Parts: sequence; C-alpha cells; structure tokens
Amino acid sequence: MTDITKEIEIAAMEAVKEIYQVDISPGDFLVTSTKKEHNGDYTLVTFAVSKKLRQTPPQIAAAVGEFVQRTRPWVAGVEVMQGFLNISLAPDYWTTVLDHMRSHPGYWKPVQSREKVLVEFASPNTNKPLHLGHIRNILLGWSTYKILSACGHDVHRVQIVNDRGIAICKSMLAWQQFGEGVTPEMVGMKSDHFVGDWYVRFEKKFVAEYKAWQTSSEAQELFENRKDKDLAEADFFKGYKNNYFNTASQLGSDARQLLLKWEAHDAETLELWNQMNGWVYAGFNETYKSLGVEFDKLYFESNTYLLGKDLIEDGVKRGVFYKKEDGSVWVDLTEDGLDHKLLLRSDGTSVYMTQDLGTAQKRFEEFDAERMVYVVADEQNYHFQALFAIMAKLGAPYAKGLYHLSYGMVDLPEGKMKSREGTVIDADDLMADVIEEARKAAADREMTDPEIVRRIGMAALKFFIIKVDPRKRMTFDPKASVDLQGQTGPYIQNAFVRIQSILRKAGDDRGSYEGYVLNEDEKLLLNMLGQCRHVIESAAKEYSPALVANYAYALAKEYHRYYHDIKVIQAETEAAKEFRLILIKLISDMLKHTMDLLGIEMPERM
RNA sequence: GGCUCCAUAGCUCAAUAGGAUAGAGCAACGGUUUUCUAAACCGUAGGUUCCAGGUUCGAGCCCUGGUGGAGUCACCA
Repeated sequence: MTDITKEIEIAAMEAVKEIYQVDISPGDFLVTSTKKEHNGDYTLVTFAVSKKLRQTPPQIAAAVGEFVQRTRPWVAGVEVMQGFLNISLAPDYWTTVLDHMRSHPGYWKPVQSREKVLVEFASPNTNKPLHLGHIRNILLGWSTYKILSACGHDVHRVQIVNDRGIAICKSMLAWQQFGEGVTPEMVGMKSDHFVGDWYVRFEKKFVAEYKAWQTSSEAQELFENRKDKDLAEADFFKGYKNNYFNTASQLGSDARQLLLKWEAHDAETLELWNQMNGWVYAGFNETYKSLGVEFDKLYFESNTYLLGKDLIEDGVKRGVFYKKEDGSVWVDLTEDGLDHKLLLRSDGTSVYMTQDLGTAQKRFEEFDAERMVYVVADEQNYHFQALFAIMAKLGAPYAKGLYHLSYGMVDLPEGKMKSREGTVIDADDLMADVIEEARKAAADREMTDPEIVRRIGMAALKFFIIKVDPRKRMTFDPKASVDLQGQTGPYIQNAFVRIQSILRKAGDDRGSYEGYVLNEDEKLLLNMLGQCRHVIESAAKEYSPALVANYAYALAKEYHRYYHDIKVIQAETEAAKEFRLILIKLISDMLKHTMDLLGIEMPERM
C-alpha cells in the first residue's frame, strides 16, 4: 500500500458502487491531504460526483465515510465537513509507510520511464564573460537535466557556442589594433573578462569615432534630409548608429573585413580568432566549474552555421518551402498563426533559422534522441515557435519532441540590466559576493572552513534564482540574494545540518519502534516525504525546477518546527527515539536529494 | 498596430487538477536560548488576488471585454 491516495479513490469507487449502484472512474473523486486546521490525514472531495449520484455532497461524504470505515482496516476515523470527507488513518498505517521508505531507497523518485533527451543550455557568445542572465539559464538547464534524470531518462547536456560573427571580430580587432600583444596572464586577469574588455574597448572607440563623424558635412547632410523633421539631432544619430557601422565607419569596415577574412579561412585571422576564443573558453570553464555544471557535448556555431541548407533544398523540392524570384527561400507559416519566414538569403547564404534547423537534425541523429529541450530566454519565443512549426512541416520524426523552456529575463530593482550603462551583473563577481557574505556570517559563528562557506554562499544564490517560476520575469535584488535567513538555501541546509548533528550523536544502531503512535507533525512530515515523487513528476512535466525548490523549502520549514518542539535523543520512550531517528534520517536524505536536483550542495556542519 | 506572455500583502515570491478561512520570506513590532548548534522557533500587523462582467455547488486559476507592463514582429543572432 504505497499510494494511499489511490487506495482511497478505489475505496470510494467501491462505496459508490455498493451504495448507489453506479460505476464511476477513479478520477471522478479528488483526494488531497487534509488542511492543517481540520482533523484527518486525507480528504475526499465529493462535489464532482454529486450530480451523477443525485445526492448532496455531504450525503455522499457521509455514506462513503461509513463504508470505508467499515471495510478498510487502515481507516481509523472519518469526519464530514460539507462535501469534504476527512479520513484519519490508523497508527500502524504510518509505521508501515516508514518501513516502506526505509527499505526502498528510491521511493522518492517518480515512476521511471526511459527516453533519450537532450537539454541545451548556457549557449553563450564568446565576446563577453557570463552574466546574471546566464546564471538563470544555466541553473534551469542543469536542474532540468537532474530532474529528468531522476525520472529515469537518459539525458545529455549540450550547448551551442556562438563563437563566430561580428561580435567576436570586434574584440579581435580592438586587441589587434591597440593590444600590443598583451595577454590575460600579463595583466593578471581572468581570460574571458580580458576578452570582454577588448569588446568594450572597441565599443568606446567606435562611439568616439561616431561622435566625431556626426559633425562632418556628410553626417549633417543626412540629418538635414531625415524623413521625420521633428526628430532631434541626438535622437536621429541614436537611431542611425547601426547604419553608420555598416556604411561610413572605418572601425565597422575593419571589423567586417575581419569577418570576411575569417569566412575565407585566412590563416592569420583564424589564429587570432582561436587565441581570443581560447581565452574565453578557459574563463567560461572556470565559471562552469564554480557553478558546478558540466556538459556532454559542445556544438560550435563555426561548425554548424553552414548546416541546414540540404534541409532547405529538400523542402523546396517537396514544395514545403517556396523560392522568390530573387532566389531567396521562404516558408509560409500563416496556417500556424505566424508569418512568412526567410530561410535562405537571395545570395544563397543561411540565416539563424537555417542553422538551427540543421543543428537540430544533426543532434537528433548523433544522439538518436526522442526529445530535446532548449533552455533559451523568452525573447526568442517567436523564433522557437517558427522553428518547431517548420520542423513539423518538414515531417521531422522528432518534431513532437521539441520543447522551448522559455524563461523570463532577470531584472534588477532599478530595472533592466543594460550593458551600455554598465549595470550588467557579472557571474563571477556575483558568486564572489555571495561567498564573501557567507564568510562574514560564518565568522560570527566561528566557522571558517572555506568549502562550507562556499556551499552556503552558492546555496543562497542558486536557491534565490531557482525558487521562482521559470516562465516569470524575476527581480534580482543583490542584497536579498545574499540573505542567509528565511526562505533561502542556507535555511534548508541548516535543517539538514541539524539532523546530521543529531545522527552523529545517536550512532548507527537502530532498534525497534513497534507500537509507536505518531503525533500530528510526524504524520505531516511522513506525508510530505511521500509527496516528493509527485512533485518531481510535476516539475519534469512542467519543466519547473521551482516546484522542487519550494518543496524542499516547505519540508525544511516543517522540520525546523518539529526540531523545536520534539526531542529525539531524549525522547519519552525508546520506541519514539528509534522512530524519530529513522524519520529524520529520511528527511535529511530527502533534503539532500531535492537540493541536488537543483545543483545545490549540502554542508555537514555550519 | 498584429501576435505572445505577465499582473496576488509595502517588497520578493507561493498557492496540487477549479476545492475548505489565498500562504511563506523580507522589512516593522513583541516574545523564546545553562538547548539534539538561534543561519532556528512562536506571536502581532499587513489582501477588493489590476478593473468589469460571465461559467460553476465552488474562481487567484476557466471564458469575454477593458487597463497597465514586458517581449516580439530584420536578407541580425
């Protein structure tokens, strides 16, 4: 009797059959755990079947209550409140549950199913270091991987590295022109930050060049001839910036030149490109390590950006796509509520969509996968809708297995992060900050172990981010994120640590707890442990690690309360002590499991 | 403007599949430690769940309309 909810449903079904001679399906009744303010352990909600049985909900509840009490030995008592039937379970039901959990270490996992799944996350550009937005992405990707694995799936972690294009060329150009051979080692800087600095350097030079150009007669003439005569000069040039980069700018021309040379496989350019990217990867790897994540396979855009053309040609042949007179290829997605989408430029070169189609196919082939999850910010919702629609049109066998885990942007209390205004929070700085904050708090407690301090700081940061529903835009308050009290990662760690401390004192030998009658808190805790598998199942189904985070917090909170009220080692009886030692061991295991699903490590002491 | 998403306590977030009196944390105030370590516990205060209708025994959740905010609508990625 491992799933009591189902048992209750079945009993209720039998009751209805016997009393009303009506067949109903198990799903017709809703079974929930009883609210704290009422007596009972589980509640049967009878409103839904009221019409079918032509009885009022309280009548049904009373009749079913009488039936289960008569026929089910595990029912200790019932209480009817309106249409709710609150059922109290017999004491030995609870000890049976404890026995079961103790002897089935995997009881907390959902029903296992095995599919091959790919999760793509992180996927940075190589011209700048990782920032707060990447952290949300990476934590979501990682915990999605963990959660799906806990469901039994064979999950592979991949990312696509955007290592080519105009952005990295800007960093390259700035370093080439002004760097004089300087390296990260020479200036003692983390190497991805080093490359990021050259990117910023480029932007500064470019802005200066642009400002100077604005006074030229050429620029003034453009301004005079603007379409919207009400537009102020500053606003006009703000909007013209991109145009300038692509036309009159010397730096823009140089950067584009570099990109062309890269595409022509110019040896010197490739060498420079390799060096810059090499620095970036070394830095990224440090950051990934700090975050505790790793990948099975990296895809590089420099290898994939030409993929997908075959798919397009094939699609044209089959009439799924169409070619315009200028040679460009399009797909009509109006049936899917979308627009017409470009797939190949008129000069035959590919666009983002082209390579995404090609990369998806390549990955499904390489991994023989059934599902693929893209962890990408919600600003790309439209792109993925289109991508998936095109896949379906092509009749790709994996089209149904595609999922965009779309998450909201991370805002600061002051508003959006803007690189132009220097308000972007760097990932490495942020981790250093939270760990420093943990160190200060630990110092007050005479705790100096740097590994423990690191775990506490990282738990604070990770939990703060991952407790929020991924789909929602979230506000990141740096002050609140280093908080170590209340609804935080360290709060949960503390519950775990408290248990470890008791277990250390109690030793390993466990005696009998036969005949022990649990109190309400213990029933509740046991109940919560039993809920875990459903929580993980929902988290996997909804792609929401936040559900696991909130579960872990709720369990920790319940335990802290229990800890305060109940003695374990000095328990009233030997049976109580033995029971509780096993119970709290199960709780601490569960806290560890669920936090591990979120990528959060537990300290043994704090 | 079209499409998509969001709106819950002063702030940050919860709320099983539509279920009982919408819950936590922070901030504020008050209390609890010779303790299985207080990164804890208990209490007080804080709500027209954006607005107006509708469906339902029952709506924060579903439907319609509106208001406010975000994203997107490139031969960019």
